[in-house]
Amino acid sequence: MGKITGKEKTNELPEKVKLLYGAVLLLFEEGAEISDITVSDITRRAGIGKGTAYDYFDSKEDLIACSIIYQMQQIIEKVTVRMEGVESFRERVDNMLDWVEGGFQERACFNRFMHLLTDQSCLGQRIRQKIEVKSMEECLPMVFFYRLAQDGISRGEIRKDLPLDYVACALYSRMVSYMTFLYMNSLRVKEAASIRPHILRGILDEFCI
Amino acid sequence: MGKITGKEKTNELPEKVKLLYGAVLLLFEEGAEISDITVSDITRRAGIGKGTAYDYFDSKEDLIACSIIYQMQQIIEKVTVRMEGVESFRERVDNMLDWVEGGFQERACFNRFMHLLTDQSCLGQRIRQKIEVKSMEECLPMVFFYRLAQDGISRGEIRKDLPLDYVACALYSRMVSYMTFLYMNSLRVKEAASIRPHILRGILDEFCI
Amino acid sequence: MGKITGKEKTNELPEKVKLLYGAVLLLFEEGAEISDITVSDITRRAGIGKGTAYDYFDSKEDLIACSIIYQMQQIIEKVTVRMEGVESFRERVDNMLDWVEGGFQERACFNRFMHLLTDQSCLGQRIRQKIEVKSMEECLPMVFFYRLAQDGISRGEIRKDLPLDYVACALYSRMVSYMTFLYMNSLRVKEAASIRPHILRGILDEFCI
Amino acid sequence: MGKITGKEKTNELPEKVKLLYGAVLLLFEEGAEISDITVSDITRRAGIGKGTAYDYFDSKEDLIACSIIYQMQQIIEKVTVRMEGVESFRERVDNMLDWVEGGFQERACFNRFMHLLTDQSCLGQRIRQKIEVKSMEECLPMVFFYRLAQDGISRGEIRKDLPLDYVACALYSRMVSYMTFLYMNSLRVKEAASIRPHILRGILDEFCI
DNA sequence: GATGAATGAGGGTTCATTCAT
DNA sequence: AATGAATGAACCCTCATTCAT
Repeated sequence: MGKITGKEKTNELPEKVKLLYGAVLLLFEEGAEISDITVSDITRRAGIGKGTAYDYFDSKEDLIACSIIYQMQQIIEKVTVRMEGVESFRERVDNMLDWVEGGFQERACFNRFMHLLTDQSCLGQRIRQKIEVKSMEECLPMVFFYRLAQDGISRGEIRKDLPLDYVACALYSRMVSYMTFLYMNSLRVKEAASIRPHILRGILDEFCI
Repeated sequence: MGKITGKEKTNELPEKVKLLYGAVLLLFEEGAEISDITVSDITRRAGIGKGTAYDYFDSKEDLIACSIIYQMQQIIEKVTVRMEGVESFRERVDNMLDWVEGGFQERACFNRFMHLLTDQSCLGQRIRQKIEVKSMEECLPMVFFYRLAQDGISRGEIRKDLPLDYVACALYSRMVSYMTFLYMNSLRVKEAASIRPHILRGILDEFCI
Repeated sequence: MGKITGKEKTNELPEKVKLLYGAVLLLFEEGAEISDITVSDITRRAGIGKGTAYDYFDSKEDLIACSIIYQMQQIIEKVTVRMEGVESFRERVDNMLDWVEGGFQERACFNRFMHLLTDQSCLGQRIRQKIEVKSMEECLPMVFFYRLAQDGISRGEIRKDLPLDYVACALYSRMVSYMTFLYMNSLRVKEAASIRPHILRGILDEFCI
Repeated sequence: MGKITGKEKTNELPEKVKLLYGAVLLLFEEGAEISDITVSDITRRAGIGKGTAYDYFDSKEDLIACSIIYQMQQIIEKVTVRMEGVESFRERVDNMLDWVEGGFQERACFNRFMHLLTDQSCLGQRIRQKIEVKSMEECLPMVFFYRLAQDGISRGEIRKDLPLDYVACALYSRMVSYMTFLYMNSLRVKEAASIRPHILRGILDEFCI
């Protein structure tokens, strides 16, 4: 049987694979650290046999990598849809910050994904490889920010003298840092949420006409 | 013999502990992922017996946590000294970006530290605990950015209507995002370095008078 | 898969567990000391993988504890059946002394069990706990002696003015001391077997009408 | 330097060796299991360096073996002296039972010694060897019971038709079983102390004229 | 296809013993 | 003589992966 590659559409996913993906997500929610998750953990949550996981994936790394990529695609898609109902750049940024504050579960998955993109783990390499090789940029948050920036520019809301790359990166870094502050407060920031207005204002001041 | 707490000054560190710290740093440089590093790896690099590591540390986690905290303290101290020779806020930010571009080894350590501050691993918890309990904020990069912001404000270079917390956080997030782009290029930013002038300009535009 | 508790009947024991129990008994026969037995020793003798032992037991202590309890249950059961074919109290005691002299292997297990009931080891605690908690008195030799005493009293062979507790304890202590003399001769008793008639006579004189 | 053999008289023992012996006894009192005691435990309690223990003993086993033998000699000597002030056999037995009930610390050491005489451990072998080879029967409890029996016979208090060996063994086994019941009550004997009068009566009935 | 019992390599940790000071 | 830092063999236990059913 052909193995899962991570490129499957939701409706192409076998039932068991969906169960596995759900189990991984559940473990993330519960605060499990990726390197501590075992195959038994996953299959037990999924309610299926351990061997079955190996019918669909070559290794634990593959299973988790595909699971994370799938989740990220879902997240990006969801946020994109959400944005489509919003008109102005300003409101979109505001909406994005709402999302960051709201989705604990998605933040947990997002945070792990961000780490994997810059770590040296076997799993991180696998994920970067999959993204690279299989043109699955859809799972990359940057794609979303490029769209956000592009839209803002074409609608005339964003200054045209800034390179698209920089605007996208800057939006992305603002979001990531806000998310990080929300994620943990050991960084000595008294109240993470109190800096939100400044983040919003900073973005508008720098990029908007 | 008392165990190492992580609060020791460099000249108070036993010879073997220095060797262990050096070995951990070496492994980071070589790209080893933290959760994959074994005690045997470390002591082999350090050229000492495996049991010796346990004479100084209670566990592998303790050893790596202390090692990282030590490295971060060294990095912060080094960058702080480096800043002292520089006058204006603008030049300091520039200088900091130089540092980010220059030090591969330090970036490797810094990146791992950043992940640990927001992950769910046993080691991450240990590190946050150590920082919390033993008032070792000196190892936290945020401390550096608070100083940078404070200095800029008291020298009249930074707008006084922005809260200190926000300025420090914003400087920090700019630095981290630049570092992230340098660290890996899977985010689809063609040339990370090309966005540097924009990062600098963005900082100056937002915060300077 | 549920772990073994030690309460299983013989025919409920999985094949691998029987192999493990057999291996422990074999090691006892070979004179291995309990605290020196390793999990590798046991699984090697059992001819199964090391990890398999942990599929059935939570720890080495659990494995050995269950194994010993099982052996003791078997021994008590065997001796009990043996007694059932014997009529008088006198012949039963004689028969018991025969058994003590005969079974080297069972004596080895019995001796270890007796030590565990009064030592301070982790394994000893585990065994006492298991016996206490799970109403598995069946493995306790005292149970056998209570029955022996009770039967003797109800058949009118034993004096009725002695408390049951004392009779059972006294029978037990006679048996243990004979066993101890047989087990080792460092106590400076020239020929352990030569005292057997006196032990039998002492018992009959004290308890029988 | 010549190593300690275990035959030294108290006044011949080097100061450090006395400290080591005291530390081992202390650990017994605290309920430590012999196989769990480490050399570090002992030397830490003794307040001396770890290497020093190896100046006096060849191995950990030697150290503990000598320590136990020494303690047992002290105990036997002490009980013997105690008996000398008592006239009749009956009172001596009573006195012995008092001693059994009273000395928790000595009972702890005695119990361990009894186990070692019949176990298969490296330490047990060492102890039996030392006793065998170096004619140090003085540490054996049986010696005491031989004396007790002998005295009783020569004073005309004990029946002369019983072999000395049996009387000594019987006295010994009565004492050990009482001690065992006191040591732990998991054997399902409601109140160990309640059987004391029966033990005393049993002894007097069987052996006394 | 699906399962989960079985495996065994590999990791963290302990501790008896040594030896330079 | 006395020390205790250093060592590394050996142990318990985990878990990714396989394969017979």
